[in-house]
Amino acid sequence: MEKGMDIMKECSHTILAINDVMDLLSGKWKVSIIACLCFKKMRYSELLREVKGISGRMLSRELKELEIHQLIKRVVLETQPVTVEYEITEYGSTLKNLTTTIAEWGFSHRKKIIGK
Amino acid sequence: MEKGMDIMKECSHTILAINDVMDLLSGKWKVSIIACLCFKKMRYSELLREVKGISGRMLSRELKELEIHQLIKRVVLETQPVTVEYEITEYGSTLKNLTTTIAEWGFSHRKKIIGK
DNA sequence: TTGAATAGTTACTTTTTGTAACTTAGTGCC
DNA sequence: GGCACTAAGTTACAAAAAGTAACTATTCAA
Repeated sequence: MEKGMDIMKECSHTILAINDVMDLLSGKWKVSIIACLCFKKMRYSELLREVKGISGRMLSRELKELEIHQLIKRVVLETQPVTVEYEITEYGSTLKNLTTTIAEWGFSHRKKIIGK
Repeated sequence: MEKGMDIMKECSHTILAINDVMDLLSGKWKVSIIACLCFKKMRYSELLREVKGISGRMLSRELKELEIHQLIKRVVLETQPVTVEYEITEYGSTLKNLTTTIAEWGFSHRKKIIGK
């Protein structure tokens, strides 16, 4: 066996795993939405305000995809008028560590760029 | 001050930080490329093989963008014929923890989906 | 001299995002 | 009753990003 064999095998596996995640969280909004819902359940309009820059069109698409993948849950409340709450599922909340890690790098990057 | 104030402030900041990262790592290939180069420096053709599914066009674009953001370095070796090596920069290597976290979630997700 | 590898680029197509206006229903205001 | 506003989306159209596949220039090896 060659020297570089193990590391390249590990690398290939890592890339596969990352690709799986990137497919699930494709697009630049999903991670933000999940991070939001890890804080607390939110309504459509709250998410629209909270996830700065997202449009209604993209928000509703992303929410649908995340729901299909069972990372979030859509709950219709029979209030007058009806309101809709989105909340993270148990499985979705296993992504909390991931979103936190991304956010942390973002914080220190911001400090580095903007100069504290 | 209201109860939800702190959490929503924290949430907003988190979303901002995540958006910064997503802008830098936009597209579904950049994280994989960085993860690869965190293992070892690689040549264009190696990356093409390693990052499964990527096309030459996308690879060269992504590499350019990552270089502009100083996350990777392009090194031309004066071999015959010339070869080009891409390597992670010191700053880029601060993303290692992030790529590892993503890959780890991917591994356990794969286990869950494919059933071990 | 034919073929393969290296490091890309180019032209063209498809998919994804973004923009902005529109929808349907309920509420408060005057 | 009429008007404006919120909620939770949807629709049509335009712009940007990504994918596909073929092509380039150079070099080495059979």
